[in-house]
Amino acid sequence: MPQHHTLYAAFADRIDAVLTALEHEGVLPPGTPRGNVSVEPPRDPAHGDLATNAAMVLAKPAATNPRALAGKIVGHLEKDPLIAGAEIAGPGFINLRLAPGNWTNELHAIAEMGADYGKSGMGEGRRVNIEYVSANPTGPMHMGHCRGAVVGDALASLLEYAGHEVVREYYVNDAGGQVDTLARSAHLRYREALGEDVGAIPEGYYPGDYLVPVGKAAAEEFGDRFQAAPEAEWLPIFRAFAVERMMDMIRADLKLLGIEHDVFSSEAALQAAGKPEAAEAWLRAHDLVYDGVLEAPKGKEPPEDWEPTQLPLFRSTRFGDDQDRPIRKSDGKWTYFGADLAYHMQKAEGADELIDIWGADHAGTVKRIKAAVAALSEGEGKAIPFDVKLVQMVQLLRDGEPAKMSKRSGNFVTIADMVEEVGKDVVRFSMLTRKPEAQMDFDFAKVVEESKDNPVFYVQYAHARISSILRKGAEEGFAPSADNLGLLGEDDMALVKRAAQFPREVEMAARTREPHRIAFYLADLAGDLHAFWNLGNADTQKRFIVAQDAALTGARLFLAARIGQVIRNGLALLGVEAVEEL
RNA sequence: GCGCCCGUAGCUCAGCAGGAUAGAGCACCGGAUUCCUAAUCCGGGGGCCACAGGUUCGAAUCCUGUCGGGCGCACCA
Repeated sequence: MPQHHTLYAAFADRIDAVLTALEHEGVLPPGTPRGNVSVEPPRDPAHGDLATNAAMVLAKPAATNPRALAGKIVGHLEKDPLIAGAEIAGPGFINLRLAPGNWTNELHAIAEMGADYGKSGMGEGRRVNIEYVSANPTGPMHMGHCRGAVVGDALASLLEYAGHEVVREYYVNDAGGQVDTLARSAHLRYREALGEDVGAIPEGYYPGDYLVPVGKAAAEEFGDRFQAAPEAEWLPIFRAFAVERMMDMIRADLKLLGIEHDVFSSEAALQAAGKPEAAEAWLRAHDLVYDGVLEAPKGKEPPEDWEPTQLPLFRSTRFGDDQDRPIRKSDGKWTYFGADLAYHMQKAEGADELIDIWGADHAGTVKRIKAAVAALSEGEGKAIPFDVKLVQMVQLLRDGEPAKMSKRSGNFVTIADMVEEVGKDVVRFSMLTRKPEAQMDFDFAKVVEESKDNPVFYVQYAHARISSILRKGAEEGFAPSADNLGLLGEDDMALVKRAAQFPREVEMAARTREPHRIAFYLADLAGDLHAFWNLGNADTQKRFIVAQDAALTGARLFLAARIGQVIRNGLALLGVEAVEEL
């Protein structure tokens, strides 16, 4: 795996070395903690290429004032040939200007590394299991699933890019009561396919048309064998049959969004393998499961059929939950939580770290599952970092009116509809241009109507322009060349400087697990490209192709190609196409 | 009542492991194209970063509380 010591990390090291030297000189006490020292590009480019707060943070331990300490640090930094200037500003910031060679080197690095530019080793090969989507296999993917799907997928790509070994996993909830409903609904459609008049779909069944083809397929597969048979005879068969069809449909829907999971784990299979029993036995042995009576729900009217029942309860209160949680129902079957607990244990066996992406409507169950993972993994002597990321609800609107999204109603906007109308790239980018923990409105009509203003086109346009200029250059006999990068000026360098931040953005996004940062970064980079492009309107010397200056043109095309590379790398992380033309 | 998330320009949202004068897009106003793709760019107006305290050299960012909005509070999934 390519290891690129990023420009910013390299200078952080150089500053660190200066601090060590100052310790040797007695300016700083030996072993002064440097955790708060930051080295980052300043917000205002007028402040140079890099700024550090080292003098401000370390003034106290050095028993001096920040500006005096800054002077000592600057004294060392000025001797560094890679640093063109170091000055003290404001309360004690040290602003650095980097020698131009740093930037041309970065262009070379992009050229050499290509699609790997921006990759990081920060993950150190740690195995991360990320579970996302996990929609119930009872119908097509609808917009309620979309955000978690896109965010989870982009996060998986991002962590992979940052050096983790990633498994993309989907938990198939094929064991609960809703799957029986699915099976009955499919059986109804099956009878319909055999020519029976079943009338309107009764209450308690899934009414959606998507089950019609399932009924037909069942008719072809089974003939009339189960048409009049008792339910007990066909239910398990129709359950498996329908779930398989639903999963095919869901996989196809996900593929429209460019999403493919590595592993599909079946809840039914998990139960058949006795995993929940094993987990229960272990927890009971450690006094983490006991038989107790569940308290009535607080703060609102208890259900009418509420009565105290003794159930096996997991001691999640020991890990910060509000009450202990049942792992089995009174009929002895597993609760969702009971099975999920075993499922997480299974996932933890093959991973160093777990991430779940859930919809915010499941926020109430986060504590118990975190408690379970903590109990199980700590108990086995290996604490597994476990993160549940909640993506907030998307309020789907149609012309300002809330649109129904319930599978039961059969009236929902599917992902397939959405992708067909606005395209995968718009859907993905829209979901990735806001932080996931904030609610968002998604007006179907508006997105279609305003799609030209969608930032995805802004970024794609920048890439298309670059492709265009490279084509045009080739037509006129110019090729990208690294021979005369010294001819590039300040405006060119502004572009390089932004591009050089890509590896840093990847690391930040990976560390905070926020893929949306990449989307915003790309918009900034595209903006720089467009701005630079327009300089050529007023000043022909600032165009990419300067016909009478082959050396400059070669350098500019080299620059263009590298910016295009960075845009491609970023878009690839988001799962968005980098188009050649718009 | 309790828990989680959110509150930044008229609107949609960035920025938050504390850092310099708080940003972008849309909308509004004014400009730029005989020329590499104007799906672009440049300029302008527009803000008590919900409110009140606290922590410190420094707070939109961290802590506490209040208010407002969303989600959740079955043995459902």
